[in-house]
Amino acid sequence: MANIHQVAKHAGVSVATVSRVLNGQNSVTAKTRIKVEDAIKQLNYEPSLLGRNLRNSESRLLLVLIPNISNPFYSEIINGIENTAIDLNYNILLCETDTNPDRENIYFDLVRKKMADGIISMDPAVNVETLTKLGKTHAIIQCSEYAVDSGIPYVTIDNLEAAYRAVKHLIRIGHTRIALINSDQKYLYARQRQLGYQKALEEHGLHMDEELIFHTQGLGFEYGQQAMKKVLSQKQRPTAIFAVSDLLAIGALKEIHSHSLKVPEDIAVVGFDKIAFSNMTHPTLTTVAQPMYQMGTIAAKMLVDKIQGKEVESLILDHELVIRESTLG
Amino acid sequence: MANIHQVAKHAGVSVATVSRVLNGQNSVTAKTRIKVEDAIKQLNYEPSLLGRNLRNSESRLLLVLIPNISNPFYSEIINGIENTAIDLNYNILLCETDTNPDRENIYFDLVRKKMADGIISMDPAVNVETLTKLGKTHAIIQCSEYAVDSGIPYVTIDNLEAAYRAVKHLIRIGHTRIALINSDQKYLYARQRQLGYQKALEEHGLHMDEELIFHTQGLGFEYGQQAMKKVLSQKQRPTAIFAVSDLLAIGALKEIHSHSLKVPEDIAVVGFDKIAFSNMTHPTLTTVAQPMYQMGTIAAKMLVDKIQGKEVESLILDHELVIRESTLG
DNA sequence: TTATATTTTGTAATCGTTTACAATATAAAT
DNA sequence: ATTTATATTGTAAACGATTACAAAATATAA
Repeated sequence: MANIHQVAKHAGVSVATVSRVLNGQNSVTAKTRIKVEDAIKQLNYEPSLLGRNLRNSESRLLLVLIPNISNPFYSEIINGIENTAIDLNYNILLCETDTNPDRENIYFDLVRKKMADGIISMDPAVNVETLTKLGKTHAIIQCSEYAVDSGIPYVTIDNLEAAYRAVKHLIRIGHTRIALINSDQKYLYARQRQLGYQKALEEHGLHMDEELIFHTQGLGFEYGQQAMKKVLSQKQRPTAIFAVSDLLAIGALKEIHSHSLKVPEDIAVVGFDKIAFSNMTHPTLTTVAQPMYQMGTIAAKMLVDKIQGKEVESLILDHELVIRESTLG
Repeated sequence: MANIHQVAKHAGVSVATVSRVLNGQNSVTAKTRIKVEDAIKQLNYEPSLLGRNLRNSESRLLLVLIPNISNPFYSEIINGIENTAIDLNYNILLCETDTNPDRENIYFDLVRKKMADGIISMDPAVNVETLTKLGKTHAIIQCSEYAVDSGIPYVTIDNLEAAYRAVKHLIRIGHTRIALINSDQKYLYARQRQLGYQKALEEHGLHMDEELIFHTQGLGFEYGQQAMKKVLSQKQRPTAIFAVSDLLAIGALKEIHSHSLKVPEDIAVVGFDKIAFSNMTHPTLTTVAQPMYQMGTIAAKMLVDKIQGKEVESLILDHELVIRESTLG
């Protein structure tokens, strides 16, 4: 493989001139530019990003931290991140933590060691202390889940309000006994959504029954099934379910079906996220739409701004309740 | 940020010695090692991968090329790739082509320009000519979809046999009028699966009705719905569907439901891939399980071998027909 | 103790760029 | 034609590591 020196020699110019041609600087005569371009073509030269990046002290890589790539919620955000990154001439390093602190540390090292210029963290289980410390010296953005006091800018939605509206919808169509399938309260979003649930109940003078609140170990389908099993074993069955993720809701749906109950006739179900699957189930799922793609584009934009030393402001995006078959009638 | 020279000065040794400590070489006295380690700690030094990678002429990055991250089929493969990559001290650059040739070229440039050490291509729409040419000078592995004559090693399953078994299963449980929902024949896997479909029919003396073969523009849910709409508009309705992806099958399922038909009583459905979601539908989906995670680990292993100059052999992995509710009874 | 073998350390080149700054070539002004 | 201003090119020093090879320090043998 040819390097810039060989190109320079072949074209009869200096490396500086080759570099200028490479970077499209205009202080090069048409004649020499052509000489250089010819040499590049003849030698099949490709400039090495390793050399360039070292010299420029940048990697042009954005580290994207997610708990699990199989969760479709993240897929759509990543979509947005990647498209924006490409436009800004960056690429993304995808990093799955699997909620494993060792993994997390490997990835943080990438930015400490200059192999990534910044981080978009979407892992709710991230070690906030480490993240906060790293945020003092490196560009970091939190996306979706965040830690308020970390001083790290974030982009997210108003989880409390979103949950509030979802539950209010259930109340409006006549439900009074509404179960909550929530994940672990150690996550901020879980606490916020639970507060929204409570606010809606209180506002309508409904008693909040602790027996109707279920906590899962995760956001996946199987946890939804498990939780729903418990729900259905209650003496006085609720008539509606609010689950904090679509996958939980879909698991609940499945469990309800297997008890030969009907949705929404016997039990209404509301999910959260509006992942693509939420429209593929039978019945289709009422859910809170998060602007995932947009969240991704904004997070990427914020991160690049941060990398370039600009000030960036945290942002709370709009959500929307999408009413579909699972709460109809 | 400190660099190796400052550490050396602070520790009163040469940069070579610092480097030796960094790389765990044993030719360093315990006393000096401690001096160096202290200096590293005091200066908060982190070795720059930019410098190291340039010197070593490697990036330790694997480029993973997929059409679309939102397809869960790829998520599980990526899982396998990433876990293996980490173990081998590599990281993955995730690249979505969106079946856009410009995108593809941006990504290929990353490897041409040394920012990635190799490629795992999973994009069926990849430009085979470009890939073949690039494969002559760079480490590339094809995963799942492949081009036989590219000379590029691949890991995949026997698509013909898998489709053959799926259709044979439908025949065994009594179906004679079986529709095929296939994607575009320009893809090798689509041709192979269609051959398997034909083989099963022929073997059982069933007439292959061209009217029962439907081609879609993609593998997603909505294409399954569309195709199923056409299927159901036929005068003589088929009693079973074989779709070449789970998402297509799930789209078909949805459309069947919306016509108030029952699966499997009125129409049986078989999908392909065994994505996680295939178990969440109602009814659960009979499907061909591809060993996606394993395919990922193997592809990653092959790629790293290739990067290290070893010979690698293409591999065809086992598949398995998973019979579930959508073909029961 | 001295000569020799072995281990530990240091010097300096190298990986492949970019870019101040200096030097040269060209254009404009007198 | 000479001076001055401007545009183009070249030289060499970074960026931050690794590693032959040389040199120095230590261990072993006589």
